[in-house]
Amino acid sequence: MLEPMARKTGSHAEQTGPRVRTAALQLFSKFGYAAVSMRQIAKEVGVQAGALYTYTPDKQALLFDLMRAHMLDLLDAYGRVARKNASPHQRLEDFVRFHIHYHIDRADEVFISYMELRNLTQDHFEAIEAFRRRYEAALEDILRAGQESGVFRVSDVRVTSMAIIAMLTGVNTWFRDEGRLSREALADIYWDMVARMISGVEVPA
Amino acid sequence: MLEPMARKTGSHAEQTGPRVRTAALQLFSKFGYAAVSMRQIAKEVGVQAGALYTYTPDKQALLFDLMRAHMLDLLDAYGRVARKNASPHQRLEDFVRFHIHYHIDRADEVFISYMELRNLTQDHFEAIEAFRRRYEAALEDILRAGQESGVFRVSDVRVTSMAIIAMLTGVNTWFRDEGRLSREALADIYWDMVARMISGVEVPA
DNA sequence: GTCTATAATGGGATAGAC
DNA sequence: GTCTATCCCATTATAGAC
Repeated sequence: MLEPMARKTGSHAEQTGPRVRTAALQLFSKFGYAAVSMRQIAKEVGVQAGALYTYTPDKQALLFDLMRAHMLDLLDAYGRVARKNASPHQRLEDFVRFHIHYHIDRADEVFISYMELRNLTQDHFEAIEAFRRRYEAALEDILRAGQESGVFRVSDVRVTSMAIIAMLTGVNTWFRDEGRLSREALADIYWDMVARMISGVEVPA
Repeated sequence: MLEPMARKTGSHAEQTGPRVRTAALQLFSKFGYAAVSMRQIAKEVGVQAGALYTYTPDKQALLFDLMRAHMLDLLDAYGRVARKNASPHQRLEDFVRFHIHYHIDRADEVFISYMELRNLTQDHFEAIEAFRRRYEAALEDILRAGQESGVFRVSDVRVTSMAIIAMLTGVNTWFRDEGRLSREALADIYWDMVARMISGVEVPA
């Protein structure tokens, strides 16, 4: 160690890269991509604005990387949870519980991935949308399997899958860990609602 | 009419005010509040940027007015549809169909009212949130009435109302009039799902 | 009511020293 | 890898002429 230890400047490559991403994630989520300046991100990280360009070619790439990483993580995490050979009922319950827990823990990433789509360039937008469709398709597969085996009664697989994802993701707008409900109680309630929604039991008019 | 008719400048007070609001609405919805400049709005209206300040004290007030007008319209429109003395089942069906139709027709307003909350000042934010809570409370009242009279079986009124609103509003992200489903077919599907979700019928595990 | 011009500030991104 | 300094351009909002 020939360099002074208390220096304010110097090389911190392995630390600074992730810190830039974390700062951008939090700031974009809180104020919106367009409202956040590179100078703000730099200040949060503790470097000068020019130094950010060591880690990203530009602001747009920073946004895309965050959204892409989120979608890849989501697909990967679900892939490790999904049990393709289980019953449709079990697979759906797994999906519901996975979605709620995964999304609650990643409020910033989820928020950005829904809110900042319009700030992506065309190519980037299409890439993110493709990832999202893969996730939606996973749910549609489960609904179709249940429908075909007669355990679910779903009037429209596509609409039902969009309804389920919207209602589950909506949890992020109001749920707080300090609130009245535990995560487990929350997931139980949502699973009960989803199970009824797709049940084969006839409902009296 | 003493003034020339083809003039580029002059007074158009009654026309320009609404045009400013319409342009702001569309641009904020498409690109986001922070990403839209007063110059862009002015260009869309066909005036110079300075002229906008005849109609709004600043950009923030323009956003707030749009969101406030949307919430007031929503509460007013629902108030005219709601039948307080009908059965909970009927009132819920009315709510579901009203929400879907009303929101599909106002995609820009709905988008802004959900996306731009963070760009409001504290006072403005609280005002909008109060309107939103009134709308949510209307749905909660219906669910509570059905629960108490035994026709609904709802495990948590608050969670169920948030789930229903999220799933209904989610329609706006994907529904297109040129698509596979008519609005009526869409509303039928959603009402079917909601009716099952809150039904008193036991679902087999 | 709208224009032109401008004040005051801040934006993204780059160059070159260290 | 980070800094300082800077380019160039856009921003919101206002002043004063018409």
